[in-house]
Parts: sequence; C-alpha cells; structure tokens
Amino acid sequence: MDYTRSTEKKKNTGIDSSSKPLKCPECQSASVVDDITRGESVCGGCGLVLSDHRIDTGAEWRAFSAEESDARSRVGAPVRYTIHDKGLSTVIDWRDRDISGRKLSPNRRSEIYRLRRWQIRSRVHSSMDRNLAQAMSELERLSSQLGIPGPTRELAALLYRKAIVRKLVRGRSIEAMVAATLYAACRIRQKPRPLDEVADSSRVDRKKLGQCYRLLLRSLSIKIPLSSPIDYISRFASELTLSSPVQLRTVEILRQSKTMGLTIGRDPLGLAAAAIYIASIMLDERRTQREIAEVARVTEVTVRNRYKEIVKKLGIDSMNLG
DNA sequence: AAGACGAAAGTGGTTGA
DNA sequence: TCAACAACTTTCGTCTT
Repeated sequence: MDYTRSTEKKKNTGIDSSSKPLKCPECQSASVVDDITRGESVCGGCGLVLSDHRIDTGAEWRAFSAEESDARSRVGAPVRYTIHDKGLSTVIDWRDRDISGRKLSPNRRSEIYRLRRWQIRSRVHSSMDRNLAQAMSELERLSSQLGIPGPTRELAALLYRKAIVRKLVRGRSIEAMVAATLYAACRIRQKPRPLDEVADSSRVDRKKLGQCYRLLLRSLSIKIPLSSPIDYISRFASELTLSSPVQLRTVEILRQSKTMGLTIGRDPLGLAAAAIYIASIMLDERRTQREIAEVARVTEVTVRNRYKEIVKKLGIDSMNLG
C-alpha cells in the first residue's frame, strides 16, 4: 500500500503572493498582497488594509524535511459537510475481489458480506442521519440548479447540521430548511440570490422559505451582512452581457445613491436594476427596462421609480443620459 | 410598434398599540 | 391581534422614439 500524500513543499515565507489576483477597491491596483504572518491583506498600491483578521490556515508546526512534514501532518481527506457522514466513513466495495483483483476466499467472502450488511444498516442508522442524507441530496440538487459554488454549498451544509442539532428541522420540511440554509450561505458569502429565485428552484414557497431563514438567523444567532445592491450587479451585468465599464459605473452610481440616503428601506434588487439601467444608458449599452427588470426580478415600474429618484437626486440630467 | 411613462388600485410584510 | 403604513406589484391608458 502506498500512503504517500501529495504534500505541498511550499516554503512558508510569510508573504503569499501567489494567492489570488485580488483588486484593491480603492485604487484598483492588482497588487494586493496577503501577509500571512500578520493576518492581513494589504494593497501594494495604496497601502489600504483590506482585511485584518484573516485566519492563518497554515500548520502550527514546522517541518524541515518532507518526511517530517508527512509525519506531522494530521490531514487526511478533507471533511465534506455535503456528504451526510462528512465523508469520513469507510466504504466497503461490492465486488468480491481484493485490491489486487483476486477472488476472495469463501471465508473472507462471507465476512465481507456481513460487513457490507452492517455498513448498509449503520450508514443511515438514526433518524438524524436519515434526515441528513435526504437533506444533502436535496442541497446538492438545489445548489447545482442554482449554480452555487462548492464552498458555499459546504457552508450551507454546515448550517444545516447546526440547524438539526438545534432541532430546528422538526415539524418543518427538509426542503424548506435546506433552501433556507442555502439562501443564508449565499448571503454570508456576499453573493446573495434573490429569495424568489431560491424559492422557485425548490418546491418551497417564498413565505415558508422566509420563515425558515429568519428562524435560522435567530436560533443560530448568525450575523449576516445586509445585502447590498452592489452584490448583485456582477451577476446581473453578466446576464445582460454588459461590459465591465458599465459595472463600474453602476457601482459608482450606487455608492453615490447611498450617500444621498436613497437606499434606505429600498429593495436592493430594485436599486441594482435602476443603477444598471442608468449606467447602461450613460455608456451607450442601453438595455430596456423590461430586460433589466426581468433579471432583477422586479417590475419595470420599480426600476422606473428608483431610476427617477436617483436621476433627480444625483443631478444626472437628460444631457448626460444621451 | 416597441418602449417609456405615470396613475390608481391591489398585495404582502412590518410596526406599534 | 389588528389597523396603519411603506414599498412594491399589477394593470392600463397615454406619450415618445
């Protein structure tokens, strides 16, 4: 048996420049550097500290050779929350062959049969596990339908586990709870999906979903950043095939609107839609109100109202709108 | 003819007594 | 629990491009 692990032999220099091409929101410089030893992300351009409480995911031990590194590593396969037993279980193959492909001896074979039977029994041994197994497959279905990335699914799965432990699922439908955790996970990751969109993809109505979501927040006391219209624009813009200058202009419009107090109490979706509408006209990539309203899941009227308000308050006159 | 506009009535959710 | 309320939707007739 070969237990060799693909151990990364990257030296921990403290500065990890290979991490990701992050852009600084202030100066748009791409030279953002992760300083792992200090747990900060710093913009190389303007020195802005982007986040100052990153978690150092590196090991707390040091190793001076590959063997030492292997010996100290406590890592196996990653724990996966989307698999109902966290992917930790041993799986007994259904074939009556050993690893080199030989047939098993009769004795061994009956032993394996017994083990297999027990595995099947134990895998879904309690009601909680049965629930989880069902929930995870629903989560898988729902998130692939919505195109939710893996890490967010994992977060949703983790939330669901917490919900189960707190007995929040009892008396509620698994589907509704799964949808709620997924919705919450998206918002935590600042990639919110409209509630309607999630509701449509699952067989849960909006109201139930909203209730479960609120229950989730209260019971698990999760703090979720207020959803900002800005979080929606990249997705909407790509659905409308708008260029990135339009996106930047949209963000600018939204920032200004916020300082003018136009955003309080307003549906972020409507605001995002209106800002995109204005930006698209300004930069001569006009989209109709209906097109935008459709992707933002609001009505044309709302787009219109928001856009009128913004134009009026920000002093964007018809000259600028071309 | 399509898109934009605005008025008016209806809807679902929040708030405060 | 209920009414008041703000935001949003639906619907529809009219104006603009």
